[in-house]
Amino acid sequence: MAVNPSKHLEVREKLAQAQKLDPRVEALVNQVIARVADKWTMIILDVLAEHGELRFTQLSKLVAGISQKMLTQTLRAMERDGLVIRTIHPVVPPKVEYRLTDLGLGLGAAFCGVWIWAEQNLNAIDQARKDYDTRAATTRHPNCL
Amino acid sequence: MAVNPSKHLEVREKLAQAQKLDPRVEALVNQVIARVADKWTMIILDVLAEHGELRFTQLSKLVAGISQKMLTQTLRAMERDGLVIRTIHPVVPPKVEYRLTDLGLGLGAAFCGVWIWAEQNLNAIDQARKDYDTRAATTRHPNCL
DNA sequence: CGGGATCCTTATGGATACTG
DNA sequence: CAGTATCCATAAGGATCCCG
Repeated sequence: MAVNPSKHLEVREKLAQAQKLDPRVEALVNQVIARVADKWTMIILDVLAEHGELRFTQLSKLVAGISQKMLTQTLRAMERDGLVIRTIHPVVPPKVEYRLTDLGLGLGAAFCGVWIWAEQNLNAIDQARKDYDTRAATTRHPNCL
Repeated sequence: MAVNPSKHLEVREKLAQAQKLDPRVEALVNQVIARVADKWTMIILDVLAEHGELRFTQLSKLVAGISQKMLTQTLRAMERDGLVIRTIHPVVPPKVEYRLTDLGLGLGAAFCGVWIWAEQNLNAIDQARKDYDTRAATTRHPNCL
């Protein structure tokens, strides 16, 4: 857990590569990130990557706390961005299935590193929060020391 | 750009590995993702990864459209999560510097893939949106055909 | 079943003014 | 300089009802 200066440079280099120093590209990338960096978008992306193809109701169950409104809304946005394909089967009762496009699959793969990081650093974050809160509590009354 | 079925499986496998099928871990990861999947958090993360150590005003300029309120708020949250270190130099005028922790650096590296993806697929997303909007416009009046 | 439309509450976030 | 505090507008999002 020691600070490794070369690690900093390594990461900085990677990120510099990622945007190739072009400010216009950077702005566009920021925009895309902002669009895609949505709680529900990422969770839906993950669920679809896991299960392959799902119906609306299946999704609503697998995504846990999502409301039907947000599910519809997010799926529409993802479809518009070319991340998912919406297939309507003209039967009764209606059957609509969602699956990732190659684009969506690629994004899922790209996010893979973040998921792994999140899993591996859950405890570290939890501990950091506790430490922060403790520090905040003690420094709030300096005169008590 | 042809659909490669093995690609699907590959991604699914990676994502399955990432959460090891434990539902509790999955829920926690979702929570972390939701916390970290914030527009400003990711952009600040990126800027700090690029520049190493920055003062408040420098950050506010580099992050572009951010308000001072959101900058403070996001930096505090990131500090609490153990992603950044806030160093206060007891001088006048005040000087406060922010830099990423190892944890933050790790997250930056994990997000690297997403940045690259975003950059590489900007045009694809743009095109997908245009297509979607065109389709929506034409299918809105089926009787015109 | 898969949503669309509506209402209503809460959260987000910008602008401004003030402070150590 | 680096914030905090406050006000206020808008957007996000949940609950509910309804329809093909």
